[in-house]
Amino acid sequence: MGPSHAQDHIIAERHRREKLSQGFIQLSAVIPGLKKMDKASVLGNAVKYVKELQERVKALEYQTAKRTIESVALVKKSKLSVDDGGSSSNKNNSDGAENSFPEIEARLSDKTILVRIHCENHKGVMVKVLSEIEKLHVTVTDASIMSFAGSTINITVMAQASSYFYTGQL
Amino acid sequence: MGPSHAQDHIIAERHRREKLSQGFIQLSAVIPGLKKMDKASVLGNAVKYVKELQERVKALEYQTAKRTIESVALVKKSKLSVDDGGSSSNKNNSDGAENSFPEIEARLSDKTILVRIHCENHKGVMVKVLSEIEKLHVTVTDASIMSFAGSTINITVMAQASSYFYTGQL
DNA sequence: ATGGACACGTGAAGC
DNA sequence: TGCTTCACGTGTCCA
Repeated sequence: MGPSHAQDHIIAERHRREKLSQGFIQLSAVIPGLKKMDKASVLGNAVKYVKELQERVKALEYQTAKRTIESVALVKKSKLSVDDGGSSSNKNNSDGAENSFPEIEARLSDKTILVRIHCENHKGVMVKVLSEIEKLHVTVTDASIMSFAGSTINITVMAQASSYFYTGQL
Repeated sequence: MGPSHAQDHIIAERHRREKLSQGFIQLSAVIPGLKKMDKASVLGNAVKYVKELQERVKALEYQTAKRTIESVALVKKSKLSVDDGGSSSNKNNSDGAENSFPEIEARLSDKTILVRIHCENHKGVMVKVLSEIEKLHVTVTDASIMSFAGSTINITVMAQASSYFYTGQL
């Protein structure tokens, strides 16, 4: 048994070490904010960073999915709006903001509905709004109303949707 | 020099090896679809997987940002109210890894300010918002915060402006 | 036998 | 000064 084999073993092990040393370098290169260049620290921070990325991806995917539904809700908003367009007539209204109300915005995520209404402060608007919302067979979980500039109010309503909201069937 | 130091050295090195061996195990645990459990393969696949996640996050962030802009555009398009002085405040964060824009809407009537913010639900956002508003030397008269879809919150703040808000002079 | 992968003990270098 | 981290050579196991 010549010593050639032993030397080959040494060289092979040297190659292996060099290879995974470069692996550590490449790994530490893709991890941002790396203070310690320790091998153990690199591995630990790599695990932490991968978990963060996975969580972030999951959150972003969830968000994008919900955003799509929200967009649909936003489009549906024009159907709920009393008036749209009409930019030809009221251009020179210095008194302002009389005919543009009510301004309604709806967001939908899963079964949670967020409705924001900015309109004139008339008597019974809150009751009217809540009764309209009740017709949708949703459960109002939170609602706030703020008087703004005396003549207008800002209503924010949070509600939980039932299956009727989607199917229209009781 | 007793042999205790030499033995301690051996033990220490043993601990170190065990530590980073567990590091390899933990790392390989968070990497899906791992065929080879080689140390070198773990490192290589970790690098590849991290790059994939980073690319995916970047794409998703771009998508969400685009969706957000589209949503805001939709809202602005359907909005007929008097819009004056759209202010967008973007603070410079040291981390620089911030994403997805908050949706900020401000209304001003005489000395009454109505601010509505729809953003991600991070810890301390309410405090941040209120501190930022306080810097404007306004008096917050009413504020409501609603958690929506778990990941986002809807903040509505009503405040009274002081002369500093207009003149910048105390 | 042959090559690849691993853990071990050991000497050296950096705070 | 010790404590830590690293690379090295070596023995061993497995396909």
